[in-house]
Amino acid sequence: MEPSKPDLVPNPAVRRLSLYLRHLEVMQQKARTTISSKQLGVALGYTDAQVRKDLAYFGQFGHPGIGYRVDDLIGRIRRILATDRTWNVILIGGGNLGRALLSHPGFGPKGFRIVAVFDTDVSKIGSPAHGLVIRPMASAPLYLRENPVKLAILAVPAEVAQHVADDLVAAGIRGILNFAPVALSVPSDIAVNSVDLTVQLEQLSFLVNSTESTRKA
Amino acid sequence: MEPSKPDLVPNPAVRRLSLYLRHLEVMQQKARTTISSKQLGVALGYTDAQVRKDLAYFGQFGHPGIGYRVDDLIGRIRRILATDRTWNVILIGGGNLGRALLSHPGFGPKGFRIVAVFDTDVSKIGSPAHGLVIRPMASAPLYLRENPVKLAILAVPAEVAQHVADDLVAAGIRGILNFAPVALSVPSDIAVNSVDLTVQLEQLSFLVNSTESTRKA
DNA sequence: GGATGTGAATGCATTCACAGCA
DNA sequence: TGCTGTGAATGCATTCACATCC
Repeated sequence: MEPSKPDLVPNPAVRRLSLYLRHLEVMQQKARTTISSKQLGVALGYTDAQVRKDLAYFGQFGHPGIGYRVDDLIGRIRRILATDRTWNVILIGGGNLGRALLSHPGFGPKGFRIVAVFDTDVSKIGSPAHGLVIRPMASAPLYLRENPVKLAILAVPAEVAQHVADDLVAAGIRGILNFAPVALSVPSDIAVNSVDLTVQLEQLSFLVNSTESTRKA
Repeated sequence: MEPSKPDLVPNPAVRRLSLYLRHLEVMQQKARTTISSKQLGVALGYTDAQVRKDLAYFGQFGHPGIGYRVDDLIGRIRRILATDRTWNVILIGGGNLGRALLSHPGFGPKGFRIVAVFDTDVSKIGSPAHGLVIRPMASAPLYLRENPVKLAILAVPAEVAQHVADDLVAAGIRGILNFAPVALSVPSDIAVNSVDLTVQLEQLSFLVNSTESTRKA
């Protein structure tokens, strides 16, 4: 049995784990060997208690009086996030965004490898894209039967996103990173993470507008 | 004085407002005239009480027995999010991601217009990019003095992101959408929204891995 | 009947504060 | 002394439940 699968982990804690890992990797690059919860917190804008509690959900990784050993903590968090292995990922959508994601340099070092690209738009089929060739969406189920992949990135227009998601789930995909501006409906055991770029900008416009108004007061 | 600037709005509520708006715009397209908090909630995966409370933070927009008038609510939320006007945006970074964002069709209809592109990489300067020409980052302060713009999208490597952010803030930028995998440090009256693509995938790998393990049990 | 708006109650997440260890 | 790990306390966000209105 795997060690330490805690009963109840706050969802935000998992998100922060990724950020801790990101900063730890920078510290490792700089040959730092240990780091305290205080230092990690300051670097990312959290309290030291927050950092300790987040980590404590998964085990006892620290050393009183010393802090956390950087190498060790990196390994621990990677195991928790399950990125201590390589995840093959398929990309749906060979448009501008899709191709930008294909050539995104950050995925590889973090353990994610895009192994195939599909598109519903027949005019794109066969085009080369960063070392891969865009395949017809209809061929995805067969591909997934021969090459089991659990993660998919969805970079297609909103109108077809739900339909594509249904097909992916039926073909065995278990997690979807969705860039289409629509709320996908999927079975509860399928993970979905949505990134809507305009929503991000709207949040900023709200915040900037608020501070502007407050300023005059 | 502007009406209804509530004292305390939960941050998550503002995020959901964007999602409500997105769905309302689809409903408007379908010529729906009214919608209830229940229907809106079901479409997005929230409870009806959640929807009503979120909206009630900003005023009384609904009609008992009827629901919310779609056109009206769209206008209200746009005013709240301050997207009832056009926001000019500058883009920093003419790489793959930057150029994909430039050609992103969703921004315009939502009121965001990218008006200039800058890059620190001299080899990119002068290249055409979706109707614009990439300018040297050093020219950004002058540009911003002549064309006041409040929002910036940051699509540069992590190593230069903080430096660029500092320059942008000094030049008057008030909100930053950051795609670099690093926590930006900015004055408290500057809004920052960070999107780290690998963090998104890590969340999925965690979730998928969890459900896989649980399944066998 | 059908829906909103909202105080009260609940449930989560964060922070405090301190015992315990190096 | 310096720092972790953790129960207890606080603070926020969500949900309940109901008075109110069309």
